[in-house]
Amino acid sequence: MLYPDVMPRSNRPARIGFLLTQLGTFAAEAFAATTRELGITPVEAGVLRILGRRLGINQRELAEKLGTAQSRVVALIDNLETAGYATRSRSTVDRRIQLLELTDAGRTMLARLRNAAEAQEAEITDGLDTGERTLLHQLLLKLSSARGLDPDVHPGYRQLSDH
Amino acid sequence: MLYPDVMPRSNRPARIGFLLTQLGTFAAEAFAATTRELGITPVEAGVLRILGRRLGINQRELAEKLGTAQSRVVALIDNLETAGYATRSRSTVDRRIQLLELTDAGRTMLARLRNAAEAQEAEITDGLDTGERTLLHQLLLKLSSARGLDPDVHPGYRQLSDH
DNA sequence: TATTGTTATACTCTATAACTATA
DNA sequence: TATAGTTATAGAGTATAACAATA
Repeated sequence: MLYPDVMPRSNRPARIGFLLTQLGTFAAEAFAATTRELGITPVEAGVLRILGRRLGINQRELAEKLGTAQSRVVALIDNLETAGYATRSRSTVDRRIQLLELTDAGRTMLARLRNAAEAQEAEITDGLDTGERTLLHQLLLKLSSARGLDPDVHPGYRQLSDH
Repeated sequence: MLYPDVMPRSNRPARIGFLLTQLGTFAAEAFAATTRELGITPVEAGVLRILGRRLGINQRELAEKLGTAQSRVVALIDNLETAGYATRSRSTVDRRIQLLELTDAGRTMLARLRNAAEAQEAEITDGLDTGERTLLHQLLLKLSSARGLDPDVHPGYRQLSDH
């Protein structure tokens, strides 16, 4: 055991789980500030990313990927369509299906988001030197892959209170 | 620049910010599952932790520490009081102030939460060897302290955004 | 009858503002 | 007049269920 009973619990250093939650929230908030400046929400940014990677996805598939209800996807796509970033089009093969695509403006926004997120890396890892950053990156990648987490859609979308 | 334009953006490895958000969500979810089993929410667990460390804190101070409105603290303490984990008592010095304390049951719950969270460390860091865990722990501590994050305040299970 | 998408509705979480009781 | 706490209310976000169109 790392911290024997002799050491008061209140003085024990924060655990890895705690630190990951804390720093994850910090990173998420920083990203949210960025998307806010660009006029969209983090969730919408996530949808744009998925649309950019999976061409011709439909709303049911998107809902499944996000782990959310189809009714929520309706509202999400409504917003992105109104903003001019995405389009719906009925499949000619099966007219129940709405095929989703990015517009040119959507692709531009996606590129902006990626640039902003990349620029934010420095801010988030400020306080670490280059070697430490590389090391941290490798450890987090290892952990993420060991957990089987999907680099395409991350679990920030899942409803925590439902479990 | 780490990833030159030659490399397609879609193939670039996930950034540290993304990984922190992803793993932070995973850790928060695991913790939420634990608190659910114990019959409380992650936010309430966070309040118990603060009450356990700062004796005689009042509601305004707690609101400030949580970064939330005083009105929300009212509801939070209502629940913890009903559950028998915390008590309010008017200060005799200034009768506007409600002094908050843990009950014995509250301290017992706090101990249960700490044990459960400690047991969860292994689950969260599965895939890393002992040396890697120590290294990761140190890097995260350094980052958290560089960000000025409060080691007492767990961000709860707020919805984390996507990167 | 089953599936895709939509609408209607309700519930949870949270913040803002008005209010009370003390100072 | 200012402060600590409370209550009232509203808004955002999300889920469930009923419904429409299509298969």
